[in-house]
Amino acid sequence: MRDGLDQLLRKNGLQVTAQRLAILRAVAAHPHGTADELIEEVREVIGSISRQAVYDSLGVMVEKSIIRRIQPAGSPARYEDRVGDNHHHLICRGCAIMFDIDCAVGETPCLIADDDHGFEIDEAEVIYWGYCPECQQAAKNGTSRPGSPKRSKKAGKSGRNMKERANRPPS
Amino acid sequence: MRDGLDQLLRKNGLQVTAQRLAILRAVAAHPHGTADELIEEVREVIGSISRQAVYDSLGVMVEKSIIRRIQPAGSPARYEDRVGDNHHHLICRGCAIMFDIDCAVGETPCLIADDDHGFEIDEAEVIYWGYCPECQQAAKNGTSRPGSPKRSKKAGKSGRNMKERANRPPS
DNA sequence: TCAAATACTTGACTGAGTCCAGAATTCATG
DNA sequence: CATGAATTCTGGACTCAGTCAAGTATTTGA
Repeated sequence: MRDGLDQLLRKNGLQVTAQRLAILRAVAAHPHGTADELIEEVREVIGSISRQAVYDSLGVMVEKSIIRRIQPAGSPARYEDRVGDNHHHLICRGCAIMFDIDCAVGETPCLIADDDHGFEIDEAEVIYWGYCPECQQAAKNGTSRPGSPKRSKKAGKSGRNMKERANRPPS
Repeated sequence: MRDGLDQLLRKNGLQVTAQRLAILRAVAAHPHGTADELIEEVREVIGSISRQAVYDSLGVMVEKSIIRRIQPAGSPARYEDRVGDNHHHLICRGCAIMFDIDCAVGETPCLIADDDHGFEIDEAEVIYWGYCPECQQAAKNGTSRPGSPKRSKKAGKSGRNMKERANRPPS
């Protein structure tokens, strides 16, 4: 369990606390987890922690770019520890499962906009929306596979209906 | 005031009501408006409308692709009537002002992801984040210009702090 | 004109996230 | 190893965007 996480925190001018280490580990172990999922995860390890502490820690860590926050439409914020490589995300409209994908175009080309309106652009956030193979299948034969949002006639494009189990451990 | 909005609704199988027309006009007149802003706008015109009606109408219109919903991180959903041209958005981290920008790469190339995990991708959502000229200026001389989020030491990357006046009518 | 289908209203409710003030830790010093 | 200032954590109330549900009103097609 001796990882360099404490260094990482210290290096960024943050105090090292059991809570923060646990949060950091939870993020690593649980990519694309929501704050609530992380709270649970941390509680299993640490015993107990307040919601506020988790939000605070996640907040400062995002600010220091130790972790990254993703906030897809219709879903609570998610956190991941893959930072600095400008990768993007692929999300299923059906079951909200989420994958990392590398930038389609190359290195960090995404930062070039046609007309930047004088902005100093520091990030291009790209989210691909679609249906995962399983949800495509399910749609074909009318099966609504478990964990897929109810109440959506056709697409479920919107709303608060993407929260069930959006995080099976990836691939 | 005779615009083709009623046709537009009818064509999409939606009933034509005063509320919907007003909402549609509000969206057109107020691009990138939040639901709350639109409610206000509509009330000024129509007299009164329920929140629910606005959410409902916006919902079906999004479903029919009459309008488009954008949900940038840390901001409530915004709506615009520019649909079908796959344009993207440029948002200031400082004051949350938002511009349309055309796709940097071409036609709808954004839909091609490197490894699509078998997904059937139907949309690529691209948001450029940065600082607008005014906020850059303000940062330089320590001025926090009106309408910029408080309580953010450096970036204000997160949180519910992007809500003040995110919508001066664009250019 | 009339009934079925669709839309609107009111009001309570949820879930994610924030604010606040006091208590507890951490860590740089002496 | 004390110690105290700075930082972090706790618990609880609160806010905001959005949803649910049930009853009423409007639209529309026959």
